[in-house]
Amino acid sequence: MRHSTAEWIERQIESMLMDGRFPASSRLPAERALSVLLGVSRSALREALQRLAARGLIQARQGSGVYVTDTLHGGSGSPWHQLLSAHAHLGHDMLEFRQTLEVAAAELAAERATRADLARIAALVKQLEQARRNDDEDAETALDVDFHHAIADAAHNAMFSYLQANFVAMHREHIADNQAGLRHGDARVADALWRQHQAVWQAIRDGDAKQAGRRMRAHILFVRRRLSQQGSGQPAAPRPRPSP
Amino acid sequence: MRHSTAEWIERQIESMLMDGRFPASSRLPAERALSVLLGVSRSALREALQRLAARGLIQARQGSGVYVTDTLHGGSGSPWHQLLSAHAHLGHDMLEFRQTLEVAAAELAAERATRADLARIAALVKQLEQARRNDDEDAETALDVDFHHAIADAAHNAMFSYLQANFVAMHREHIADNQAGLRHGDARVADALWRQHQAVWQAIRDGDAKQAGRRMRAHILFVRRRLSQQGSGQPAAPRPRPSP
DNA sequence: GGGCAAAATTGGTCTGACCAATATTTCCGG
DNA sequence: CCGGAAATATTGGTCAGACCAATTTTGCCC
Repeated sequence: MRHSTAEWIERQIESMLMDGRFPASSRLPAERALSVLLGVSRSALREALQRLAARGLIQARQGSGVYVTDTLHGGSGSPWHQLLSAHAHLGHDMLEFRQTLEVAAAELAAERATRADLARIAALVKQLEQARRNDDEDAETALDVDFHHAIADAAHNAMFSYLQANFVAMHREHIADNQAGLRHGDARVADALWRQHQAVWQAIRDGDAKQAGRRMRAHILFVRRRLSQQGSGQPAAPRPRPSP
Repeated sequence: MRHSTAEWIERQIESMLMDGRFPASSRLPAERALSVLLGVSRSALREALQRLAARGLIQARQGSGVYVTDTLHGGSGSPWHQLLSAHAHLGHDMLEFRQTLEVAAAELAAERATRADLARIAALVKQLEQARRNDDEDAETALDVDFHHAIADAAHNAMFSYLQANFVAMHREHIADNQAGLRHGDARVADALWRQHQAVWQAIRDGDAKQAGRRMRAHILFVRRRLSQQGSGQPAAPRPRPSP
C-alpha cells in the first residue's frame, strides 16, 4: 500500500524533529516556506501538520507559527506524563496521592511478600545500610528508589507495580529536576531516612501490615515535610472543613 | 483559546463514532457529503479526518471511502483506555487498586468536606434513597457513580478527583460492558448497596475519617465479592506469604 | 526611548479544478 | 441468462489561488 503525500510529509517533519534541529518550544518554518522546501502543496502540508498536531508533537498558533511541543523530546506520549504535567502545579496533592499508594503497597507487601520478595528487600536494605555508612548519597537515592519498587512488587498487585514503575518513579524525577536531592548532603536527614526504611522493612519482614502501613506513612510524611521545607512548590493548600 | 474548525469537525465525527451509528468496519459518508452535512469546506473536513486517522480511529481508502477502525470501540483511543486494556486481565488487581483509591478518598472527604460538598453528597444520597424506593436500577447506577465522584471531589485533592473522573469511571464502564449491572435486578443487593452508601455518607457527614474509610472499604469489598460471584474475570490470584 | 498605527507575516478556511483508485453499471458475446 | 470486459460514476488525494483572522514586525512621531 502506497502512503499518501500527507503521510510522507509527516514522516519528513518527524525526522526533522528527531534529529535535533527543532528542540522543544522552537518554531518550524512557516507553512508556505515548508511546502516549497518539501515540494508539495500547502494543503497536503497542512494535512500532515494536522496529523502531527493530533499526536501532540506540534502546536500551531495562528499568526505566529507552528511550535514543537515537548511531547517527543519529553516522552509525554504516555498517560502518566500527561497526568504528571497536567498536575505538576499540584505538588501537595500528588505527594498525598503517592502516600496513599505507598502506604497501601507497604501493607499489602507485609501480607503477601514471598521468600524471594523478602530476600530482595533485605538485600536492598543491606545495601542502603552500606551506602549510609559510606555517606554515598547517590547510591542511597538510587537504592531508595529500588527499595520502594521492591515493596510495590511484593504487594503482588500489578497495578501497584505498574504505578510505582511508571508514575512514582517519574514523579521522583520530576521533583529531582526542581531541587537538590532530598538528602542534600545532610547526614541527619540521611540517617532519619535510613532508620525509617529499616523500620518499614522490619514491619514487612514481620508480616505486620498495620505497622508497615504506619511506618511507611510516617516515612512519606517526613519526606513531604522535608520537601516543603525545601520550597518544592506551593505550600499545602488550606484544607476545608465546615463546622457541623 | 478558540478551537479550529478542523478540531470542531473532529469532535463532531468522534461523537458520531461513539453514539453507535458507525460500528467498527463501517464506512462513513463520503467527504463531499460529510462536508455538506457539517456545513464546512471539504479541506477543513479533510484536515479533521487526518487528525482522526493519525489517532487510529479511521482509515481512508482512495476510491472506496473512510472506514471506522476498531480502535475506538476497542477503547484504545485514549491513554486511559490503553492503560485499562493493558491491565484488563488483572481484574482483581484493579479492583484492589480502586479500593485503595476510594477508601483514601472517603477518609479525606470526612476530614475536608466543605458545606457545599456535604450538601452535594446529601442531595445525591437523597436521590439514591428515592431511586431505591422506586426500584429504579438505572438511576441508582448513575447516582452511584455521582456519589463516588462527589466523595473524591470532597477529598480536595486534584489527583483523586482526576483519577475518579477518568480511571475509575472508565473501569466501571469496562466492567459494565462485560456483565449485567451490579444490582442485576436483585433488590436485596440493591438494599445492601444503599445501606452501605448511607453508612459511608453518615461517617463523612460526622467527620469521622476512620469510620468513613472502614465503611467504604466494606462497601468496596462487598462489590468485589459481588463481582467475583458473577464471574467477572479470573478468580483472585492466590496471594503469596512465606512462613517466617 | 516609548507608543501607536500600518504593513507584513503567519496560520485557517474556502472554492474549484484535476488526478488516482475503486465501485458500479452497461454492454456484448456465448 | 450468465459472465467478462469496458465505460462510467464515485471516492479519496493533491494542487493552486483567493481571502480572512491573529500575531509580529516595522516605521514614524513625540
